[in-house]
Amino acid sequence: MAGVSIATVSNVFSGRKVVTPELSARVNDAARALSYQVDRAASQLKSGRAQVVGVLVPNFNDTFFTSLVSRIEQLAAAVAYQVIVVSSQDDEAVEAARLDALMGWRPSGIIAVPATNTVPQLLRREFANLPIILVDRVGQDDLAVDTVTVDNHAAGWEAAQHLLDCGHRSIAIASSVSAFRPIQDRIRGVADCCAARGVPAPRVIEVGINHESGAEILGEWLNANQHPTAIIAMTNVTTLAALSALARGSLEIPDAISLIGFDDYTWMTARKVPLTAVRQPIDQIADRTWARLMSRIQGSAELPESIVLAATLQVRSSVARLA
Amino acid sequence: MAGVSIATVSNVFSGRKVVTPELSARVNDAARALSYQVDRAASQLKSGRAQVVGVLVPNFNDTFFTSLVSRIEQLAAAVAYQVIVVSSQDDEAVEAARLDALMGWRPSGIIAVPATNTVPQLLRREFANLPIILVDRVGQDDLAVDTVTVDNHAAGWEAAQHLLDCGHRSIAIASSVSAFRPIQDRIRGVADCCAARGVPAPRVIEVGINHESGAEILGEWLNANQHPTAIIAMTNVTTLAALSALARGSLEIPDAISLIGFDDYTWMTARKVPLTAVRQPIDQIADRTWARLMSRIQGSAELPESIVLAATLQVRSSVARLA
DNA sequence: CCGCCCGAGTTAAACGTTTCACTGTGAGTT
DNA sequence: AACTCACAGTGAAACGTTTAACTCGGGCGG
Repeated sequence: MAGVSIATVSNVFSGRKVVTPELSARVNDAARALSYQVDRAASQLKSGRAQVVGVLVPNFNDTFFTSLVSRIEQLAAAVAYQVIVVSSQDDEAVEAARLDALMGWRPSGIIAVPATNTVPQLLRREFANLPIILVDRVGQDDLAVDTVTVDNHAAGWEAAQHLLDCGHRSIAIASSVSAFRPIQDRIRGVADCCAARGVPAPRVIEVGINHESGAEILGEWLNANQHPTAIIAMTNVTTLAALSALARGSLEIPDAISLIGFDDYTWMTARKVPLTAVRQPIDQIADRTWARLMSRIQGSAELPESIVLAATLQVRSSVARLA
Repeated sequence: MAGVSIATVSNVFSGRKVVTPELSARVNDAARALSYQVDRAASQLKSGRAQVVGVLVPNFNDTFFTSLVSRIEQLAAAVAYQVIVVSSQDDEAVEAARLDALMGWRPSGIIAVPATNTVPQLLRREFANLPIILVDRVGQDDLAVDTVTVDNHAAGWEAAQHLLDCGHRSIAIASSVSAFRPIQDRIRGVADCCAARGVPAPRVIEVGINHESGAEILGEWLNANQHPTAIIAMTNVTTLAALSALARGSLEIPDAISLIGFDDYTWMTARKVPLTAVRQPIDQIADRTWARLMSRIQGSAELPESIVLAATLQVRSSVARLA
């Protein structure tokens, strides 16, 4: 219809070779008239390049992950990449299956938040062939690949420090699953800070990854034990669980118990007592991850890097200043 | 390596023709040894079938949408479909661009939550060719396409009814953007219920789409006007805005003012006074949407259907019972 | 004026599947 | 015994791009 060869059409849309404005316009007009669109399947099959990155997250319930995905999707769209998001539902078997399906796309790269500390076998096998960036839940031994994490130890330390500065000496930690590396690090951060200041070690209560059951577990624990003067929650779901448990036990924040939340969302400020919380720099995590992935895709052969970003404490009103 | 033809390999993996267990096993063994995987691009190119459905949502910040996506992704994976999620970032231009990119995948179907009342042109053009289900933000009801929505009028009515039953006669509505069809319907529902019971019409305050500025607008309105005894929020952001405004004005819920929120998020129960709220049946929305899409993909030629699901009022403690 | 080069466009061969039409083989039927 | 049929497997032609190798002219230096 435009009176040109197939190759010219390809050149117009891919921009690989210069086409005179005249022809280019004719091709575009024809394309519009026929609502023609480059077929990704054919394009990908022939070129081997996919313009696709796979993103694996443990679930869509934690706002941390959805925010991450949201940002990555934006960054990708800006450079005409498509994102394929899969969720492992916090299950290693599902993770393997989804990852397998993901590989069928022949993605240019993968951004993965593993469901557990152990990197999926499927992914480990691809380390050499495929740009892969591990985010957040990264175990100790993953030095063969780029990682982006938050300095969880410092985050825990900072939260504890604030509490100690406010005179608290009896601290409890509401942990989700202490086996996860980031959680471990946060707990160690709190513990190390307490130790450095000669304060008794914090008690750790594991409440799981579900808000409802977490609230119950924590509530029971509060009933059965002497109350600490402050609680540090290790994730945003545990923050919610702590909030629920305290509300049900009619324990005022911060008068009865102080609370430091993890992650920083709008609902935390929409309360009579806005929450003091540890904010993870989600956008920055996404940005650094994306930048690293792109440079790998473009062939960078640098040694694997462990990017560690700083979390910051947002001081608001949920921590009491003790005499 | 398995000593069979390419066609047989295809048959083994697609299951379109029977292959003797003997050969099938040999093919599978070889595949494992070579870590062979069917190339989606080639498969799709040749067959024209994509085993992909596109999902368009306005954003990833609203749990309503992420929950929807999460559920759809699960349903899809169960039948070996892949989901490609794109976000319009509540912007019509972005929406058009993302939709365009989506079409390049030649998806088998599309599930879309439009960013505005107007169905994207790109989508409208495909109504005849491609199974499309519109969800939630659906404008006019004369569309030639399947829709899945919540009965927003009834949802508004039910919220109002609960307030009236509790003795409230002075109701304000915190609306986001009254131009959106679902918001309109909710407001009408409240107004119609009030009218039916001979109660003064509710006042509507538009607080916009942003939590912070919404809280300010609502706070100023509360300062300048005689307080209603109850507020119904029309979206989750307005719920948050109302919560912030009331907290800043030191207006206790429900003693000073009662509040009904919209959408049912976990944080709504994690408070001293858990929020009474209108819950949309997200899983059911996803299930019905998926079922409808699958039947369309399988060639159902029924007339377009408007599936309307019921929202339910979750009565908790944020509405005062007046004398 | 000749030869060369360069840029713009075209030709045609892949890419890795799916699928239609085909071959052979063995069982069932007359 | 001859025929038919079902069944399992194979051969080979697409699918719609990308891309290397090519053609064709016009401009330029010698």
